[in-house]
Amino acid sequence: MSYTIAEENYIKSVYHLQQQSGMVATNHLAEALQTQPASVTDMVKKLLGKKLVHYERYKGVRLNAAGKKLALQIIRKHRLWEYFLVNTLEFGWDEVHEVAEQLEHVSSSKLIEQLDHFLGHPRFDPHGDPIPDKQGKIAYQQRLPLLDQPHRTWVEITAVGDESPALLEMLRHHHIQLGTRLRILRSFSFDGSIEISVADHKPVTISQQLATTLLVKLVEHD
Amino acid sequence: MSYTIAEENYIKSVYHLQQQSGMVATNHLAEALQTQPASVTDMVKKLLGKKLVHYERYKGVRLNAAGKKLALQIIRKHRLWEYFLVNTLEFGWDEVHEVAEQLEHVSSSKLIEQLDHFLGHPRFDPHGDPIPDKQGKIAYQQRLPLLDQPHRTWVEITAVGDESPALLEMLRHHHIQLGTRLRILRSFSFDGSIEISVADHKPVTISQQLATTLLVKLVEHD
DNA sequence: AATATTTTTTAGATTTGTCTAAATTTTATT
DNA sequence: AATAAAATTTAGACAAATCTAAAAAATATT
Repeated sequence: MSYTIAEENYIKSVYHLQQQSGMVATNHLAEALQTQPASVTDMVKKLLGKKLVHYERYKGVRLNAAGKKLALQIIRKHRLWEYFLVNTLEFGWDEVHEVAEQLEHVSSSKLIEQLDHFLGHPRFDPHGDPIPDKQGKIAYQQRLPLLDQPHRTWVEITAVGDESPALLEMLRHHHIQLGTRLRILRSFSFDGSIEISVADHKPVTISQQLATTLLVKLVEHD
Repeated sequence: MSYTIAEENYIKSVYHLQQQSGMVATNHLAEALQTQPASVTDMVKKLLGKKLVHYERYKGVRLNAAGKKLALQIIRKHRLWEYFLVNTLEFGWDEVHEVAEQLEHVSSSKLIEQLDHFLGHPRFDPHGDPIPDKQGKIAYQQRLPLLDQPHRTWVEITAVGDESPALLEMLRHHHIQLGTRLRILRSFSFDGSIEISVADHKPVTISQQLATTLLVKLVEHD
C-alpha cells in the first residue's frame, strides 16, 4: 500500500496529537493541519476506509496499529532527513523543518535504509527527538526542564523545547548544544534566572524562560 | 513562482524531446509521459498560461527562455540527486532513476546548493550526463560511440547509452566505468565485435552492441 | 430540563490533473 | 483534388482534496 502526501500528513498529525489526548478532536486536527473541520471529516473517513484509524462520528479519531506503524515510518524519515540536513549539509536547526516535510514523503525503503546507514544510525534528531528504527522502536531518554533540576548536579542537554532561530542564536552564544554537560550553581528569586556552569567554562546566568526550554537528563560526572 | 510536480514533469519531458526535434508533438509528449494526448493538450495550455512554452494549436510545443531555465533547474536537481545516491549512498546506477524522479521535485534552493557543495560540484552524473550549474550552464564533453573510434587510439568512457541493470552487470564484469581508459585493438567483421584493452589489463572482446552503447572521448595517453 | 453554544458532519461546489469519446484539423494516399 | 488516415483538440466526466454554508449532534448554561 502507498499513501498520498495528504494522507501521510494527517496520519502524522494524528500521531502527534494523540500523544497528549487519547482521542483526537476534529477541530484540533483541523487547527494542526491548517485546514477546515469539514475537510478533516472527509479525510478521516478516507483513512477509516484504508483501515488506518479508529473513528466514530462526533467522537474523534485515533490511530490503530497499522496507522501507528505508518506514522512511525514517516517520523523516522522526517527525523533522519533533519539529521542529514544539519550534520551533512550544514543546515541550521531552525532551517530544516520545512525541507524535511517534503523529503519525508519520498518513498523508497532502500533510500531511507542507506541514508540511515550513511548517517551511522543516529537515535536522536537535531532537536533531541528520537528517531524510530526500522521496526518503529523508539529510544527513550529523560527530557526534564533544566529549571527544575537540583543545584550542583551535572546534567546533559538532551532536547530543546522549540526550533526557533532565536533559540538557536541564544544557544550558540552560550556554546550550548545537544550533549553539552552543565550544572546549576544557584538561582535568583528576583526573576527566576539561574546561574550555570557549562562544561568547564566560567559561570553564566540564563533566564528562566531559557532554563525551561532546555531539556536535560541526569548524568554521573567525573 | 512555484510549479506542481505534473508541470515540472511536462517541462522536463518537453526539454528532452525538443533536443532532437525542434517542435514537440502532442502524441510524442503523451507517449513520453505515459498519458493520453488529450491530457497533454490540457496541460500544455496551462503551461502556455504560465508563460513557459510557445504553443500553437496542431503545431506542437517548444520551451521559451523561462521554460528552458526551469527545465535546467529540474535536471540539475535530478542529476545531483543521482550522483548523491550512487556516490554517497552506494546505490547502483540502475536503481537511482525512480528515486531521483521524486527527489527532483523537492523545492529548496538552499538544499540543492548545499548538496552540490557537499558533493564537490560534480559536473557529470553517474551515467555521464552533464549536471547544469546554478546558472543552468552545461559542461560539454565528447560522447562518441566506442565502435566508431580508430584502432589503437586511447579513449576514455564519458557516458553510457542506457541505464539498465543488464548493462551495469556487463560493465562491472569488464571493470569498466565512467573515466576508464581503453583502446580498440582490432575488429571482427564476422559479428562486428571488437577487441579492446582496458587500462593495462589483457585484451578482451566485446560485442558490437556493447561497443555502440559505450560513449567515449579521445584522450592523449602517456 | 430547556435552551444556547460549540463541535462536527453533510451537502454541494471548486481546482487539478486525468480520462473517454466525438469533432476537427492536418497529413498521406489514391 | 478527393478521400482516407493520423494527429490533435474539444466536450464532458471523474477522483482527490479542498472549501463554504447549512444541518445535526454533543456539550454547556441558565
